Amino acid sequence: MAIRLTDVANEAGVSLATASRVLNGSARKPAPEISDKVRAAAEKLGYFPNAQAQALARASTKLVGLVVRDIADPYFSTIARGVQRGLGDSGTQVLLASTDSDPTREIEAVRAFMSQRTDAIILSGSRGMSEDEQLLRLIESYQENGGQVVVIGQPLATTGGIQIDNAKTSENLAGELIRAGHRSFVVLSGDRNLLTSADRANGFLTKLKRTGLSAVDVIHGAFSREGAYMAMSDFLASHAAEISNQQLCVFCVSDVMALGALRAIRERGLRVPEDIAVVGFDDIPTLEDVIPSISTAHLPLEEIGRWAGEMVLSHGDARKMVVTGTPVLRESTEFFTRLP
Amino acid sequence: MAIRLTDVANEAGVSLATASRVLNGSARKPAPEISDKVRAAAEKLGYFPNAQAQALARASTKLVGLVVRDIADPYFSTIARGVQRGLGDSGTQVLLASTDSDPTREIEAVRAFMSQRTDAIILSGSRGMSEDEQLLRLIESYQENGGQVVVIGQPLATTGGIQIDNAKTSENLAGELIRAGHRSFVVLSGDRNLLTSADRANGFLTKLKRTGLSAVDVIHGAFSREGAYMAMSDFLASHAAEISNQQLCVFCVSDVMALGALRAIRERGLRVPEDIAVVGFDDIPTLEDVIPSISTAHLPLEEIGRWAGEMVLSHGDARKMVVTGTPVLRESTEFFTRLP
DNA sequence: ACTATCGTGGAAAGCGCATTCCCAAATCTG
DNA sequence: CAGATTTGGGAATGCGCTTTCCACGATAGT
Repeated sequence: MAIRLTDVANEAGVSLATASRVLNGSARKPAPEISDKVRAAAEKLGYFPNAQAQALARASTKLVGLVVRDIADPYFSTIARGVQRGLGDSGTQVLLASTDSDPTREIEAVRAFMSQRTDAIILSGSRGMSEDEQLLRLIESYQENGGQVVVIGQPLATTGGIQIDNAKTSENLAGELIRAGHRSFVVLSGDRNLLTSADRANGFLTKLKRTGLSAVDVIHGAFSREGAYMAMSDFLASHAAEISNQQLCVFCVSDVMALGALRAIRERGLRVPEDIAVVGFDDIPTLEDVIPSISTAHLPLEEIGRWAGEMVLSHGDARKMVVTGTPVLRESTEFFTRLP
Repeated sequence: MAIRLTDVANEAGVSLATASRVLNGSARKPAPEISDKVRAAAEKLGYFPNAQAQALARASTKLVGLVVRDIADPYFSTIARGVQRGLGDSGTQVLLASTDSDPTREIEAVRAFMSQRTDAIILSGSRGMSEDEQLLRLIESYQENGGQVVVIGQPLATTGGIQIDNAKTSENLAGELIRAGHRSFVVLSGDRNLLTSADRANGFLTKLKRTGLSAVDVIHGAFSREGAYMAMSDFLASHAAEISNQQLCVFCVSDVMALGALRAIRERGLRVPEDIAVVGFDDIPTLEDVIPSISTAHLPLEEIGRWAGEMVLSHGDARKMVVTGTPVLRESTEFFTRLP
């Protein structure tokens, strides 16, 4: 059906081997005269190398798998863009998989990527991991077969990646908030078994404790806008007293959750930050358009993705790097003293 | 290196053919007893079919290419999520390419997908197209070789896809705004050669003309948040008079642009909608978190993506469908009469 | 009872390409 | 100028798998 290299070789009157050498970066360069003939034939026939066949003959696919929790989430889509940028014009293609936070689907995605023999897998939206024996084994066997694994978040023992120091970042963030005057905190955390979520919440609490404070409450919701909205609504409904007494500061373990919480707060007729302050985590681009501007811990999301992409290209040195977020206090946490 | 089907066959004491028949959906089902033996061997060895080899031997890759302008743009990332949902658990993998609005990169992406022998290509962020001879030819040759093309936006003559009736949607939107009381409009359009942008702007203007109105001004900026921000800033600086005389209504050809415009307006110290009203187009999820709520034309973005995915699966009937957006007036276009 | 049919597993032929190996011609060396 | 060496094209092999095509034994038909 499609034009094969053989066809091109015939058309050019050379052998298959020569055609291959001309059209694909081989070490051996045929004579210019012959090369031109081959290239002309390829052009004329509209030849496209069959990537599958090439992958089979060589032993590399120029494919990298990217698994995220939800590609429509700005956090992940920004990282995804970074990955693409990092891969640049290396000719490497990105295979995308969304897991919807479902561990099963995550495993399926990795299996699929292993089947595709991707040169690397970038794991971005992973959960606890350390617990997930099955995934761990899968990854090990992938690595044994020469696959590279880059984890964004909490790199595994055996993998390289970009570690985000969630705990420390949260501590710093808490520190800044305290310095700004806040004393009454509520932590809005995500799923308990999501390591990212837990680390952020714990880091925050650690700092509070170390300063002699403690959280008014720690509440849990799904690690999503909706989850936060519901959790926050519940909280507001049952804690009217605390809220009218003091300016509470709600730390949400992600910006997306902060936005959900914000909505709940507004629906309740409360003002941010006058009645209740809100902080997020990640600094997703979406925040640019939200009023009041949301305080958060800035993570260089796109860069992180780019680094991951570059790591994949520099095949081999599976370095680890650590990123610590930067607290950014904006309008949503302006401190107001309550009159007694 | 990796376990091959041959290894599994040996381990199970059967032939390669039998192993293949057991492990991959063949028409012929070997005896249960033998099947179990093979499956056990595969499990024991940790066998993964080599997708490249399979693709070569069969003539299908179970791969679909998705090309978008920018995966970090909520418009595209929402569609991308839809596509994944539409593909469901069909085992089809998505190959992602971002073009950054560069026609060259778009062509490269399509070439890459052709090389990968993707079963289908979903073109989402395309531009004029009709003009781009090169892309057009590429696509035709892809189709001749059995590739399926689904275009989101403005389907080509030869392709199926989901057409978004931008013009009509804009007309309806303009109608609603007029009904709400607005009379002074400014159209903030994107790149002139972007069909989507032009259609939306023209549809809007058509409706105005048909109602006996005309736009105060039509301005152009890059089809992005930044582009709109700059264009709007310029406009505000040079049209102070018009603005203080009446409540202008700025129609932006996309929500993303509307957000950029909104920022420019706010930086100028103007209020929305009291001083100036703003309308977008698309109804991206981001709008949920913006205050004031932004009026727009709602497009079922995720559904559109899902339909595209489903079209790919139902290989063959390259249907076309037409989607017309629904005007949604929210706070950003509340009408205020100016005292004389 | 003997042939026609079916069901099953195995051998072998590709799928499209990269690459090793071989050989002829060209270039170099002294 | 003869022999040693390099250069460059072509034939052939194999990557891992699917899929005819065969051969063989079992079953059915008359």
